[in-house]
Amino acid sequence: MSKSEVRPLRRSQQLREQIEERIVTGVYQPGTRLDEQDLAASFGVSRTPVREALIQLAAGGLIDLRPRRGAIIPETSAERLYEMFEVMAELEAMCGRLAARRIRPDELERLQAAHRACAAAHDAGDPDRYYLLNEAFHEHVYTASHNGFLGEQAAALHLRLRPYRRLQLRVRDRMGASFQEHMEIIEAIAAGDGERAAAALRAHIVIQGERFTDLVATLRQLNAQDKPAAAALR
Amino acid sequence: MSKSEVRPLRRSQQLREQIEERIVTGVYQPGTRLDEQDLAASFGVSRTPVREALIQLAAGGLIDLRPRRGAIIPETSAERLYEMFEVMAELEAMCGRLAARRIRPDELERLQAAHRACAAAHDAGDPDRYYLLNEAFHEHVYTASHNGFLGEQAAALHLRLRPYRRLQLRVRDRMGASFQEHMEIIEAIAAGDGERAAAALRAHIVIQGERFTDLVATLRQLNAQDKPAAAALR
DNA sequence: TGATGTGATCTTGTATACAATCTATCGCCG
DNA sequence: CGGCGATAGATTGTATACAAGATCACATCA
Repeated sequence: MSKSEVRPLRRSQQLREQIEERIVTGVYQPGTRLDEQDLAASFGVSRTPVREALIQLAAGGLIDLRPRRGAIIPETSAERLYEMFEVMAELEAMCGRLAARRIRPDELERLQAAHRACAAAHDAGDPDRYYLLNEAFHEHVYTASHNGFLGEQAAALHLRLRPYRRLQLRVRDRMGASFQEHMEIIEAIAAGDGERAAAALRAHIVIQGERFTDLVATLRQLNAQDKPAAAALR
Repeated sequence: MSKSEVRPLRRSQQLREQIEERIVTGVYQPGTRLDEQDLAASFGVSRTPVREALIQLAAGGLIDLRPRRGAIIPETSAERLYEMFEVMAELEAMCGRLAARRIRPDELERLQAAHRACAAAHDAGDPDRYYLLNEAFHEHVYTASHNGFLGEQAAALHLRLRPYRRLQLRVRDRMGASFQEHMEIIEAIAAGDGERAAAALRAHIVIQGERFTDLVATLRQLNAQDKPAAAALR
């Protein structure tokens, strides 16, 4: 929203980010058809940059762009969701394995600082704040892997799973459990134990039977009460 | 090139594929600036679909699209290349691990058929044909993982690494070694041994010290004799 | 002689106009 | 009364026009 455009970022880039945000936060629901003209009008630009933004989103898999049929937000099936989490778990595990071997002292320091920040949010019982700081924690692990490409891929998928990840905090005492798991992850990385770090991060991603079922159940609950899902996600 | 357009594929989609092909096969060299007007003229369309194609390529990381500076093909550093292969190895390993547990009899049959086809090309000493069939072999492994999302990610990265993978066959008796490795992969998958399949696939990707150094060396050799690289890659 | 500033030209980014195709409504026929 | 087809409206895809910024060359000055 800040109009301080010191660096003239490409218009379609900004648009992509804004539309992305609305999809990821659930303002635009799955199944919604995004009308180019409406978007153009609502953002005060012509259709051209809107189209370019949509193409970028389609390339990232966030929307489904079928020829002559327009852009629709795909309804992510439970199966598809499971697949994505399965990959996410492995990418995180890989980051952890590499980080345990490659992390620098200053990076470890920053990771621990991020963990302490999470601790504060946890103690304060503030899930929203915890959610935010959790993102930072994971970002630090990605960086510590010292594989830039891997970090980008992990961050991209992380973003795409954001709505579901957030949802997950609604499950009873997920925050506490998550915090415990972070502890284990840090310890493994600090100890330079790659396999243990990988295992800890893999376990940290919600794909194991119960947790994933919880997630899907919560999702169905939200969908059942048709529209409020957007508000609930925000 | 076939004009049998029964299904009206989007124009920018076709363009993306064609430009992608030229990048991946080395017709357009790293460092090249892709001029929108030139591309439009050479494909006989206006700048609009060309731009849309470029945006897609940029989203996939195949080109670098900087605001007001145009599209340039990034010079992939050895470090970056190593990072990408490191991720590729892990994705392949994951496919193998899952495939060992989930492959169906008919899929295993097809995988073995693909392997036999590779054998024929190997015996005939035809690296070009082997290269092509090798792609099919890996595609079968992706499918057998029964994780559609993973399969897509793996295929996308596979495509992006295509030029280098191809280059690698120039190394002495790489084809023979590759073939041996396929054998081991198939055996592990058929035996349902996920960890062994994962290890075999991880080892199959050229990132280990010597092989990777060979690759980079070959690359430098080609770059040294400036332009012929394109021809050599094709 | 080299560096810096200014202007011309070229390229990208955005808007608008037009063409092609898809959807939906209405009417017709069984 | 229901199903099918044609036409009108709307929406996407492509082309073109115009605006804004970047590059490069040239000239001027130290």
